[in-house]
Amino acid sequence: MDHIAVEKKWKQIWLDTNEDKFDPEKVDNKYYVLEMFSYPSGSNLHLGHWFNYAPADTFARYKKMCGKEVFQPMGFDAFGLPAENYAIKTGIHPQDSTLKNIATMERQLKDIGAMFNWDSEVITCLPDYYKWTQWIFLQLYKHGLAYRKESPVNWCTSCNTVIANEQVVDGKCERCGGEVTHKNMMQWCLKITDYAEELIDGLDKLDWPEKTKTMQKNWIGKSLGGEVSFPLPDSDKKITVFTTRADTLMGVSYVVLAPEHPWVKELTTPEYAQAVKKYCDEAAKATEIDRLSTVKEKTGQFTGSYCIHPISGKKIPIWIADYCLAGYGTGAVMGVPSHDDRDFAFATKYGLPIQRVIKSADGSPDDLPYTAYGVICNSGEFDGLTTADGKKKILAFLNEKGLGCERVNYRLRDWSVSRQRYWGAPIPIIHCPHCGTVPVPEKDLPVKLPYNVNFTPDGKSPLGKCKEFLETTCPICGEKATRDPDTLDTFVCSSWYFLRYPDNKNSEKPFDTEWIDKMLPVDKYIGGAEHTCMHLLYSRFVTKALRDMGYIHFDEPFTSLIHQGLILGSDGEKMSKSKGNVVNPDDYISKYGSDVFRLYIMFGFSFTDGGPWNDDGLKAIDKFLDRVERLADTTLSKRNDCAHGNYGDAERELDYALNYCIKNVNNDIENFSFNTAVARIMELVNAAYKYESGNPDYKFLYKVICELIKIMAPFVPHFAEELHQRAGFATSVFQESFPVCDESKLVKSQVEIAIQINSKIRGKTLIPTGLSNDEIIELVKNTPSVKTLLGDNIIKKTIVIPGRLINFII
RNA sequence: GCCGAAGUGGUGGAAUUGGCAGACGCGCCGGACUCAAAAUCCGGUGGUAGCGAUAUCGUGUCGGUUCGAGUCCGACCUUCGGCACCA
Repeated sequence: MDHIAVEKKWKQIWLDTNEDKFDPEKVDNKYYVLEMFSYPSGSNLHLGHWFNYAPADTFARYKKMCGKEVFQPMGFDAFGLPAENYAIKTGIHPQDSTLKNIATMERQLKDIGAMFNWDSEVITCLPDYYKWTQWIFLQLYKHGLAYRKESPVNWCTSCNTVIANEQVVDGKCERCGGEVTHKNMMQWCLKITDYAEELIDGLDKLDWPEKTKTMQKNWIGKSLGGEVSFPLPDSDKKITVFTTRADTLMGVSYVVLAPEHPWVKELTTPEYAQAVKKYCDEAAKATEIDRLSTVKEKTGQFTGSYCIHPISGKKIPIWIADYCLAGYGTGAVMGVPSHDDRDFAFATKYGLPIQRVIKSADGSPDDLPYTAYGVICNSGEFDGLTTADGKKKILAFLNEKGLGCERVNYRLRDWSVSRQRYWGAPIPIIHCPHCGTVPVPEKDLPVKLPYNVNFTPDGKSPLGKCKEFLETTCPICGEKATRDPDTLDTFVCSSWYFLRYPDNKNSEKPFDTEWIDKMLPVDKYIGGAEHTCMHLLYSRFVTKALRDMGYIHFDEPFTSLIHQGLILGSDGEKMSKSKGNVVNPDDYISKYGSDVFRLYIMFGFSFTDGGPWNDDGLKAIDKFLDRVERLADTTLSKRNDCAHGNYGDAERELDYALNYCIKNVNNDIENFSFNTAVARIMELVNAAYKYESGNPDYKFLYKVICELIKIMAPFVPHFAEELHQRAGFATSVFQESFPVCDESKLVKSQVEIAIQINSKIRGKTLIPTGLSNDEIIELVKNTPSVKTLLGDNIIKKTIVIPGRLINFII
C-alpha cells in the first residue's frame, strides 16, 4: 500500500465528512480527551509531541468506537520567553515567528492523523483568547485573590525578568537556563495558598498517578506547628517565628532572621552595621539553591540585638543567616542547637550555648543533637511531658500570654505572575495617581498588546517604554494614568485553556457556564510529568477559584491523568539542539507515512517509560502492515468462491485467537499499554496466516479480517479505513463499534498445567477444565508419567493453582 | 540529604492477587523459493554441560518470608526523575 497516498486521500475525506468533529447534540455522552497543548517552538513538532499525541489519539479513537462522543481539541500555548529571546537575537518579531511556527506545527499535527477537533483550536497569544485571560485575572482581583506585594523574587539575569519559584530548576531559569538571583520587586501575586488545604484534600478523589499526587502534596507541604513570639526589650514589637517543635522552646539559644527580613536594619546595632550590611549584600547575590545547599557551611551574622525568651525571660541574641528564608513561615526561626542538626552545626561554629531539653523516652541513646521525639527536661514546669503533649501545652501557655498560638504552615507560596516581558498578556490594571490601583473595566478588554515595542532587555518592562501603551486615563477620575507595564506569566494562560476549547468562539464570555458544566471535567488528560508542580497545580487552583465565583460547578479540571514517558536521543541523553541528537519525525513520515510511525512508536516503547530513540523496528512495522494487507486482499478476493462452511477445530482456534486479541486489546488501550496491545494484534495476524495456510473457509476468514480491521483502526486509522473500504463498507470504520469479546469463544475443554515436584517443574499435562482441585490431584497423580516421577515417595502436601500448576511436596 | 520510580537475554520490551521468566518484535543462525539477489514463507534462538532425552544456573548485590519470589520484607549498589537548610 502506498501509505502516503492513502493517508492523503482519507484525511481529505474525513475533512469533507466531518468525521473528526464533536457533535454538541450528543454532549450527554461526551468524553473529553485532552493532550497538553504545545508551545510553538522554532524546532517545531518533535518526537516528544508524537509520543504524546499519537498514542493519545489511539485512545481517543478507541473511545469513539466504544460509543463515546469524543472531544479531542488542540491548540497552542503561544506566549512565552523563547519567542522573545529569539526576537532579541534575530530581530524577528515574536508574533511573526510564533504565528509562523504555529502554521508549520498545525500542518505537522495534521500529519499525525489524529481526530483533533480543529474547530475548537485555541491560541493563547491571540486577543480573543487573552482577553479572557485578562478577564480571569480581574475576577481573581475582584475576589481578593490577586494582590500586589513587594517581595524578594527570583530574578533571571538572562531573561531580565522575574520568574516564579516553581519555575526555578536547579537554580536556573526553567525557560532559558539563565542564572537566577534575588531582587525585591512589586509583584502581582495570586493567592493559591488560600486553596492549599483543598488542593491537598482534592487529590484523594483523583485518578492520577500516585507519584504525581505525592509530589503535589509534598510541594504544598502542609506542616502543623505553632507561632512563638520573642518580645524586643524596650519596644512593643516582637519577633515571631514558626516552629514545629514548640516542645524544644526552653532550649532556644538564639533567634535567626532572614537577611531580607524588614526589621534587620533597625535591629542592627551601629557596632555591627557594617558586617550585617555586607552579609545581606552577599546573601542577595546568592541563588536560593546556593543558600539552601546542604554542602555549603552554614553562615550567619550577629546583629548586636537581643530579644526576650517568652517564658524564661532570658536575653536571646538575634542573628541573621541566609539559611532562613523570607518567603517561608514568618521569615524568622528559633535556634535550638540541642535538637536540630542544622542549629547544632550553627551553634558549634559560632560558640552559642547548647542546652538539652529533650531526652529519649525509653533510655535509648540520645546524644546531641537529638532530633527524635522524647520527653521534655530542663524546662521547669514542662518537664516530663512528651514531645506531642509539650507542643500543645507550651503553645497553649504562650497563647494565654499573647505570645504564641498553634498554626498550620504551608511550604507553597503564592503564585507570582508579573513578568517584565513583552510577549505575554498585559496585566489589565491602571495605576492612577489619585485613585490608586484601578482594574480595567471589563468592557475595555482586551488590553491589547502593541506590536511596535522595543523589547531589548534592560531591566525595564518593554511595555513601560511604549508610550502609546503606557499612557492612558483613569477609568474612575478621567485623569492621566499609566497602565501596568508587566505581562502575565504564561502559566496563567495555560491554567484555563481547557475551559475555552469547548466554547472557543464565544465572544461574550470566556465560556458559557451551563455548557462548560456539561463538557468538563476533562475525562483523560495526557501530558508530561514535568508539569506536576506548576501547570497541574495552577489549573486546579484556577478551577476552584472560578467555582467559588460561581462560573463553573465542578471541583477539579482533570478527573484522570496519565503521563507519557520521555523519548531520549539515541545516546540516552535528553534531546536538545546543542547535543545534536534531535530526531526529526518528518523524515520518517515522508518515508513510511504516519500510520507506520504511529504504530512503531506505540509498539517499540512503553508509553509511560519512554526511552532512548532507535528506529530498528520501524521497517518491521512497515512489513507487518504489508503482511496484514496481503492477507486482507487475498481473503477479500476469495471470500465468495471458497467457503466450505464447516466450523471445525481450525475455525474454533482462530475464533479463540480473535476473541483473546479483542479482550486484551480493549484492556490494554484502557491502560495505555499500547505495546502489548500491538503484540496481541500481531498474534492474531499470525494465527490468521496459520489458518489460511490450511483449508480455510474464506467466508469465515473474511469475518475475522473485518474484526481485525476494526481492532487496528485506532492504531493505524488511514490504513484501516482503506482496508475497511476494500472490504466493501461504504461508511467510515470509525462509525463501527470496537469489537467486544465473546467470552464463550474463550472457553476451552482442556488446559495445560505444569507439574511441580518440590516446587520444581518436572513436566506438563493436559487436563479437562472445570474439575475440582481434588479431582485434578487424583487425575494427575494417576497419570503414568507422574507416577514414575513420584516413585515411592510419600506426598506430604499438594498445592493446586487452577489452570496453572500442581505442586507435589514429597 | 529527602521523596519517588526503575534495574529482566545480543537488543526494544512482556509477565492478573506471589504460580510454567523472557509474550510480541528486532538482530542472529538454519532451511524453502531463486541462475543469483531482493522480497516472501518455515524453523531455531538466555547461559553452561551433553549426540540426546535431560540436567543445572539464571530477573542489580546480599539476606529473609514462602511449598513457590522478577513480584513481598530488610540492607546495600547503580541509574533516572522530583524536591531541597521547610524551622
